[in-house]
Amino acid sequence: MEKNLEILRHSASHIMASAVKELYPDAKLGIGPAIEDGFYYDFDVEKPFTPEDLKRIEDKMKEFIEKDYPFEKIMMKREEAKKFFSEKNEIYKVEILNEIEDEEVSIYKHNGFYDLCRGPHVSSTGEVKFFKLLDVAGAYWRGDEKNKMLQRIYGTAFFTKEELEEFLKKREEAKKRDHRKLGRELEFFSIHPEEAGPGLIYWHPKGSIVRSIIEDLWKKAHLENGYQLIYTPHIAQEKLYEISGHLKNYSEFMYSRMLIDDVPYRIRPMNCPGHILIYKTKIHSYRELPLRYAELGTVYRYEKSGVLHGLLRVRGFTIDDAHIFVQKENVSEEVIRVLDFSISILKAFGFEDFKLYLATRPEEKFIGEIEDWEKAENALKEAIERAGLDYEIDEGGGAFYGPKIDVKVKDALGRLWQCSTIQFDFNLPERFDVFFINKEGKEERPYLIHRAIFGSIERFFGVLIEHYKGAFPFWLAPVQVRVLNITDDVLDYAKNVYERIKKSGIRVELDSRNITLNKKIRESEMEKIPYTVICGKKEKEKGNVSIREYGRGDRGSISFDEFLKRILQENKNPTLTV
RNA sequence: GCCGGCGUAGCUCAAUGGCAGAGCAACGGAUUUGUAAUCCGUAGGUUGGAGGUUCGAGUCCUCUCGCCGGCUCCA
Repeated sequence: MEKNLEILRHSASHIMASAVKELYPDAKLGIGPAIEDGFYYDFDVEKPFTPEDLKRIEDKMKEFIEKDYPFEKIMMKREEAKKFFSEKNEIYKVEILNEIEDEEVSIYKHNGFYDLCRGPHVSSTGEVKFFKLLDVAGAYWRGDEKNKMLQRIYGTAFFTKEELEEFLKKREEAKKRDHRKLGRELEFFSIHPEEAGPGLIYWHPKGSIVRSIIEDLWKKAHLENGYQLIYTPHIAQEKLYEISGHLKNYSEFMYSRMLIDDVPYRIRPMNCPGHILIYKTKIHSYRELPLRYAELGTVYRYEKSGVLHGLLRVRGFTIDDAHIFVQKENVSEEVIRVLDFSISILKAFGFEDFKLYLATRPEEKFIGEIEDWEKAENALKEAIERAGLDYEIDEGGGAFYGPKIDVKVKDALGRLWQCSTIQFDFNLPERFDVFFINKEGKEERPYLIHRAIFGSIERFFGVLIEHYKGAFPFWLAPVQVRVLNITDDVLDYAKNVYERIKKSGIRVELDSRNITLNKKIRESEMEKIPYTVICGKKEKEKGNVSIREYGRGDRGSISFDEFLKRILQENKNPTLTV
């Protein structure tokens, strides 16, 4: 974010806090920073704020802005500041002060409102002209669920009215793209929380056809890139997860045991142990490495009810998984290869921008030696750097068995979505005693790379829906062409056109209902079908079809053969760069 | 899981504590139409679920399930 905008928003958060203190004097202050889309301030209040309160606070803010109070910076000795905020009963400010090491701290003041703050601020409240309070939400003090929950008010501020309006418009736009709404309207999928359980996806025919196109492309790309496809079962005896360490380190996400012939089984939360079992069925030579097993593996994980979200966060999902057994000295090279492969596939689906994150060892809940972790983290880092990609460090964000690289894609609205993940693992090979025979004829331990490109098919589909607003490119669209007849007189011709398109392998539908042309067009357009083909008397006479392209309206009349040639050309899958 | 908001027909939404309604969709009929909604009719509901208050509950209270916005977490 631009520095000045950050200052403006931070100032807005102070004005909001002062308004809250005026209206609710007992509210204790938490923190109130500027964030990417605006700002927030946390308050400890007896009663949570209501939307009506928000309006009152906003009005009070406007009043303060009108009065144009100057912001003043006051320097205070830390101990003095502690005393100052203790007397005001601002316990959270005191807590922050206890952790500040500087001898002197700055405090910003306007209209009798004092806040511990590094600053800087705009010179007076009157500079914050275009703002809006957006939402109230609970938020744990310091983001820790063990702490008290405070009430957070979100808002945003801009320098101009136009920018504010554009921001609000973009929010509306995002709502229209919501994959949950589009998923229902376009009959892609449904969720049946009451009857079947929350977080479980039912793929309807329209969604399923898109999924199968995605999966077909994925399979073909993997076979061409040195992977072997496998299938493994969805349940396994508990002892498999004892060996893998999931039971110890991942049980909070695993569903409870079921007994089969008195033997405890679990439904799988990950696919890795199964892949390792296949690897271990024979002795492998270093010549076979890197050995790459890929599976569209469906897993089930317990996710807390409050985090479930459409297709993006679910309880049962299919990972486009692969496990690569690789010699230590080839790890970096293999990671680069995987990164290139991932990005090439994501690009095929129309994503251009990516952001990489290197996630390091978690504070608690990790297995293996710290030294190995550091080595692995360096190997991943080297791979990213050698591939020439920008990245950020996600401190403590690794899986329990190793560090990872996450790839997020940027969608049409500039939002980031987590897709690919490349995870480094030196623990499972140890636990399962995985080895290969090296050049010297000795047993050697390989490293294991877990990786997914889409992440989960469900999530990726959700991201695709939002990216394309449900209007998929021709090759991905569930229905690619809809043929409309204008009257029953030309139904035979329309049927003929439909049959010939269908025979060529294009996904086509015929709308022969006896309703107005306008109505048929409207429906075809609302279903976001790429081509609507209209057959009337004029077309029949010439062997033509009239074409409507989704979102572009009437594109005129061309011969059927020409149209067929065109859509067959357009139907080819995008080519991969790897 | 936590905080707040919300659950009425397939969808979008009405209904002061007093007869559960509309539009779209569905179904039936008329209409044979040239680039985004033809007209008429029919049917559709234990108001998420269970208790309670009341002469009377969609509306008020309690519990519960679920959804939405956040927090925490995450493929």
